[in-house]
Amino acid sequence: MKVSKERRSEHRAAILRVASRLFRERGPEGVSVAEIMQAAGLTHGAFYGHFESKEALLCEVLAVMLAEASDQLRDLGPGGLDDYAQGYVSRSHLDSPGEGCAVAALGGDVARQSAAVRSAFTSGLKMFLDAATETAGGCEDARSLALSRVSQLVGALIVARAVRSSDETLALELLGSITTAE
Amino acid sequence: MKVSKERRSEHRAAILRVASRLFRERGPEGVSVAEIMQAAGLTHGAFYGHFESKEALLCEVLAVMLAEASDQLRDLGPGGLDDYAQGYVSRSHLDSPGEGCAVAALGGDVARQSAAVRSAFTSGLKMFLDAATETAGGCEDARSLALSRVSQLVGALIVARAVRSSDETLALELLGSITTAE
DNA sequence: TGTACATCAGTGAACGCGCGTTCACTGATGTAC
DNA sequence: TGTACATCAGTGAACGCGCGTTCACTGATGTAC
Repeated sequence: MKVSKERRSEHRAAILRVASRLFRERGPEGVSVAEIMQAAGLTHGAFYGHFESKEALLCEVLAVMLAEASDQLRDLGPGGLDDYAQGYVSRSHLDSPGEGCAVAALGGDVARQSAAVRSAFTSGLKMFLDAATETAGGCEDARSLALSRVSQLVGALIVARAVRSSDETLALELLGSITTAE
Repeated sequence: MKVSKERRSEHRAAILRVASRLFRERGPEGVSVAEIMQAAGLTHGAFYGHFESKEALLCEVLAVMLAEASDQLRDLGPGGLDDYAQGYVSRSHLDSPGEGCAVAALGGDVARQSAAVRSAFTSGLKMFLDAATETAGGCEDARSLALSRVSQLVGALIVARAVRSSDETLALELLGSITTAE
């Protein structure tokens, strides 16, 4: 049955919201269109009225997540990258990939996705790295420092999440080594 | 038709070898049992004579790859972690995930795999991190330094591979920022 | 050593299943008068 | 403003497909005599 324009846009926003969480929690191949739609309170058939394909949804989700992360980082102001790093290696970030950094949650999958998805990720990441550079502190090689810092954060979180359920101590040690070093 | 014991063990080794490459290239869900067996020169039905399940194969592949990487790192001797890092951020490692580090290629997938797979990965990673600590150099906080260094390498390679086809310059910049910093 | 036969590695058809996507249909929305 | 009707968002059955896994069968291996 038809639905008001307002409801329709609420539905679209709900799909994006739940997809954003589910993709990060389970990976692009670990979630089905039907699951996303069910979590959004709709049936699977309605999906293609909102998005051209599952792949198109992933592109949009990546773009939104990375834009939001860039804005959040920029809002922290000069030197904010250190604050960001502190939250990044926190216990809650380790435990909640569905609400955390898209790069850590989906970065390993992106290389295997279609060109459209890789392109969307790359555009978003550029924005994020620019924001990281701006908030890295005033030194001349801020860009290089920001890039290596982001690499470190992403790597530590990915590896910590991989070992977390088998060896929580090691997971926390990996995250702890970031703030300790440098 | 039956095959000599020698051939049988050659077949098993071939399955492990091609699975090791294909899993790293395409991820655990991106390769089918039939593809692995075809690449090994067999038909899919023979798979279950060698391994209990696809999951069991992944466990064994992870254990083998991480043990080999640990040995290679240890063979570099004291201070070898720096040599290892140099090869790690190389152009050829960026371009050949199928022959490269298992942590970078599969680390992002491990958290979503079964408990058995996560356990196999964790055991292997512990060995690798011990080897990294031994070769990190003589300072007192060698362990912490080794962990943060490995995180940095893994993160940089994962992100560089994600953006590589859309922005090769950025991929190389990410890898370059590792050797530059610190 | 030579032969008869039990073993068992590999084959390929078949299984149930879940996936992404399509589409005829339903009925509320919102527009034209 | 009230009514008749065209529009179109959502529904759910259906599609083709590829997946992991099973299994009856084949025929070479390797053992017992």
